[in-house]
Amino acid sequence: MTTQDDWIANLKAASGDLARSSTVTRVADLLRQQITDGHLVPGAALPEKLLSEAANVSRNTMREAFRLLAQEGLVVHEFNRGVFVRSLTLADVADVYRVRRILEGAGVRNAAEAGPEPVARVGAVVAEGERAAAEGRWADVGTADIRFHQAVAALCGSPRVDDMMRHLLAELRLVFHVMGSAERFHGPYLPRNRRLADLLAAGDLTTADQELRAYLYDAEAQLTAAYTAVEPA
Amino acid sequence: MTTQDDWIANLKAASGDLARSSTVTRVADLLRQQITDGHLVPGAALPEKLLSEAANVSRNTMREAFRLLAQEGLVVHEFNRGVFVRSLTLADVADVYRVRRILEGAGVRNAAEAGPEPVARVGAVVAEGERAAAEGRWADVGTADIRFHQAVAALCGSPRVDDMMRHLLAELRLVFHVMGSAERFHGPYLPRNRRLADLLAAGDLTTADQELRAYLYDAEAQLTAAYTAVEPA
DNA sequence: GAGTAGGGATTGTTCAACAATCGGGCAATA
DNA sequence: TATTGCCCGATTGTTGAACAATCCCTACTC
Repeated sequence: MTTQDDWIANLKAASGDLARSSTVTRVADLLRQQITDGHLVPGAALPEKLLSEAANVSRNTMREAFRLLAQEGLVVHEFNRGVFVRSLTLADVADVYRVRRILEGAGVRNAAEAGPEPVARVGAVVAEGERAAAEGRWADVGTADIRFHQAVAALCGSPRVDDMMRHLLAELRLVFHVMGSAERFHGPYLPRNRRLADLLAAGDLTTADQELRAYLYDAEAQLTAAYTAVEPA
Repeated sequence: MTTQDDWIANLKAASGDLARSSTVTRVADLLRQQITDGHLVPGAALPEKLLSEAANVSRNTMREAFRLLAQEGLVVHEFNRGVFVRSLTLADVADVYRVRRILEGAGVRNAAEAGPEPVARVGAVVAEGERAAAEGRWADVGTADIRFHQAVAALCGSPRVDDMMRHLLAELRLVFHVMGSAERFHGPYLPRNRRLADLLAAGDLTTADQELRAYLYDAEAQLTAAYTAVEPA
């Protein structure tokens, strides 16, 4: 019975991907890729006619895709003016880190109630980052760093918090690409990730909470400094 | 020069309201009103043809309005099946309160850094609720209760947190209307709002934090009990 | 009663058209 | 020169119709 249920569960999980067709979704995926990869710089205009013809879809379909991306905060829609790649102000960066301190802090303080598996996941992600660093795969170090913070927030055990973190980190990626070589930015934080994971595994949540706070304040300061150098406004 | 800059600043603030037209926005406002007022029960289907003809707009326009409402979590869009008024599960209710504890708790703990004005706003909203209760305006008591919690979360000083709270409370409104007489639900919490506001004004944030936690757990329990009685699934 | 083939209704997507608006250039004026 | 007013091309906002794809219900078969 368990094996049979597993078949069903697997099918159910796969069916989500199958039914997920929808041209709008696919177009949105394409644009999202272009944006998060940094091929579309913040502030760039996205003319509907040009893009719809390039993607071989109708203008209306492209418009619906725009709505999806606007929902995710990757683009902004200005009435009668068009759609533009989102450009974060310094106030935005400060606010993102403010919310990150709240959500990741809540995750750390909830680590005991969250149980052992989510805590283990945090450690696993750090190990993955260390492995990538040892092998010089700097891009993977960056994604591991992002996944680390997602794993910390996931300690809240809340789907909505997971959603919010995904959005916040997507917004930050907009900033990362403005300053060159995003990889070098994540590297120095690996030891601190390790220390946090160890503190969590040991159950010393008070120290972990303080550590994380300082961590995020430092990261914000560094990012802000690098960002002001490029984006004066 | 300062006065001249003030003129400009005022114009700039007002200009946002002027350009805010857009048929899509207006249609979305209409539907949002119908949903939050409870005229559209959760789970109800929203056929595009019917609604677009009723609102005298094109089907495409109605679709874009749907995307906006889906972004706010008021409706869900199922591929090839249509749009339905969002129906919250018990797990959703639990998660909403989980996040509320995180955000409102962060607000309370941040009250000192937030400064006096946001704290004063919390007290003002409570006073407004008490006035409404004294005059028997129960509907206003409900809205004052909601605004109270928004004011508490606003102590974070974060636009993004404000956004999240607005979304969470909008989701909760979907639940309120399922159980009859939402007014009676908010009334008993007025004294606790008052106590919390006083604790905040006095600067006793530790007690306020504990109080708020217990508060939200109680509210969740009561709402969950009332909700299971109506919505077994 | 369970499974299965219609068939009507709804959604997904496209296309073409027109009104409304924006942005830039150009000329007129002081 | 700087400002104002105006025009024009380009882009967006919105509409209506059309067709394919899909879902859901019903009637039919065994």
